[in-house]
Amino acid sequence: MSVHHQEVPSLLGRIAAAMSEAIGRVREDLSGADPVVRRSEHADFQCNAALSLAKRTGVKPRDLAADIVAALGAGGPIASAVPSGPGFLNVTVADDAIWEQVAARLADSRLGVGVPEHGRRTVVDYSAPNIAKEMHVGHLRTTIIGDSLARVVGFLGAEVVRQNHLGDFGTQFGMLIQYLDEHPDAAWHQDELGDEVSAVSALDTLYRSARAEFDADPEFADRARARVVALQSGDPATVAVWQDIVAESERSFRAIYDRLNVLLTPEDSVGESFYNPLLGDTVDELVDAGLVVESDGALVFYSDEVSGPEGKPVTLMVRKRDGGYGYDTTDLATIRYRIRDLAADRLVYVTDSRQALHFQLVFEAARRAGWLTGGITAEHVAYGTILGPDGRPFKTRAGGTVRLMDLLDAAVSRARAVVEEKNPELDAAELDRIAELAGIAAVKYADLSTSRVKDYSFDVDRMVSLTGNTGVYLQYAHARIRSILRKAGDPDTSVDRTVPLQPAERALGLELDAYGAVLGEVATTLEPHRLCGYLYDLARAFTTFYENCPVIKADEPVRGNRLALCRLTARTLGHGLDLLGIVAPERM
RNA sequence: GCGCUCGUAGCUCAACGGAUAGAGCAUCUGACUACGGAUCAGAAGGUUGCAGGUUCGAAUCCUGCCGAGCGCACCA
Repeated sequence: MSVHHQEVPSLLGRIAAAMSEAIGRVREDLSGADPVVRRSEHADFQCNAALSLAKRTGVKPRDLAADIVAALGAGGPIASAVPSGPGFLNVTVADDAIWEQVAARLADSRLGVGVPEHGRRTVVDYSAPNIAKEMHVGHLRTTIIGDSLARVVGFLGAEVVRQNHLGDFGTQFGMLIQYLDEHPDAAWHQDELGDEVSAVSALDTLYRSARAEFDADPEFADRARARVVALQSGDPATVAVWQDIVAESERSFRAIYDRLNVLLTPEDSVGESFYNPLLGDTVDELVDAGLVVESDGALVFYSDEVSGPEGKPVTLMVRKRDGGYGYDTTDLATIRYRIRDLAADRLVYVTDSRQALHFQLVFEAARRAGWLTGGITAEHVAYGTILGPDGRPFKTRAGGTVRLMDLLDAAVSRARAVVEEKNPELDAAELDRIAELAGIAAVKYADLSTSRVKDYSFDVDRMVSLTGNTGVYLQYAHARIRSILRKAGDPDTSVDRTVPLQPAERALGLELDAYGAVLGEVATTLEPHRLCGYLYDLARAFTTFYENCPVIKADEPVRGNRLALCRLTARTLGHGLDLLGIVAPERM
């Protein structure tokens, strides 16, 4: 693969620039106005500027549109711009301009996509499982969405700092450590457990036993409390066990992350315990700034912006009456750390929508404390709940929490049945490999492809479907194109720009040209479903092209040009899926 | 009580304030000895929850209702 990179400005962008220039020539005071250029059903693109600007100019939209056309400079990608309807400008692009884009993107290692996020240090907080507990369905969305966003903004040039805010601190660990100390024969290290049971699963079970003993045996409860003190005061033996628990838990998480193809590594883990030594300073600073008051023996921050029941302001609990700190304080220390020490320009928190109010308050406090200032932005990337078939939050039949591993197993198992039915020839190893990739893709894509703020139903049968807007369909589309290219001998394609475009080729070429813009939208809105929608549209545009335009059977130079479209489509699909964290195999 | 989010085809979901609100699934009617049929073409399906307002133009913005979900200090 070439390392050559040259950004390729999109046709839409170039047309918008040309329109802007023309508008400025028509009326100098309008220069800088949004030219409102969009893709169009009636032409390649349309410019709606005449309609939106007519009021300001006092000129009829159709006349203004005509003036803009007259002022358009020569050259550039615009072949024609004709007024239509109440004042739209239908823009058609020259065939050779589209081939030019295809060739340029194909020649570029980044598909011609620029780096609009360049240098923007972006902290992405996602996943955040709890130490010594199994990951469950509640961790799926944050992990998948956060990872995709980290990939997209990173590709667009941002300096991404991934942060896995592990739940690794709290009184429950004292109880667990004491229990382990008194039951040295209990197996919980992965090496002792084999492949069937994970360390977190064993620890989860042991924690439950500890809890039961804590409730039943007052003497054990006392020893457990003493162990909490030992942990917090840094008793070496206790801390060593805690670190061991953390390390084993991270191994278990890693098994999930590997399976999900998630980028998180132990280096990204900055858990609650990390902030513990910073809490005092954080609180002092808030006190000095006069942002907290005493209430019922506790220190609280009152919101200026939000009121709760009976008109009282909503609060953050900065320090509890007993002198301890809760998650409000940790999150305050966290945002302060990320701004001051990590020098973040952009803070992204991927958690479910129920925490919206919490983050609104944390951001407000950070602003009033003078941390969150100037160009630094903080965004809560909220997402809805995963629902079961009954429309209620997804639970097991018994009403328990659904383990993430079980959920993935179920999806892979369904994918395996579907693949096997369609392709009985596959040997077992190949079937396993494909089923794993397809099942994981199905789960991830189902999660990423709908607007994240809405709840969605976990429906395995639909998500592994081979038709429709699914991950498996896109994987298949990619594999099929790769197959065509292999069959053609994977030639080094060269594009002949003088070949006239068929309608399906034109539609595909225009779609391919829009990739970078879509990624930009995802980075701005933090909505991965836009990328999914784009990839699906691209796959459909390809299918139409493939139905109507023979590739291998065509004569040169048409054949070479069509192979170029195939190659660029395969690369764009593969690249887009990769930004979703989905693997696109060569064959399926 | 206050606040946040959502309400679009039978179902699952799209749609930077732009022309006739689009896909898929399901349903119905057709096509082919197949460059990977895991296909394609077509039909049918809508008062975008309701009512006002802003705008040349509203699913989108504003207001008020209706409905659903969620949240509102010492758990995270």
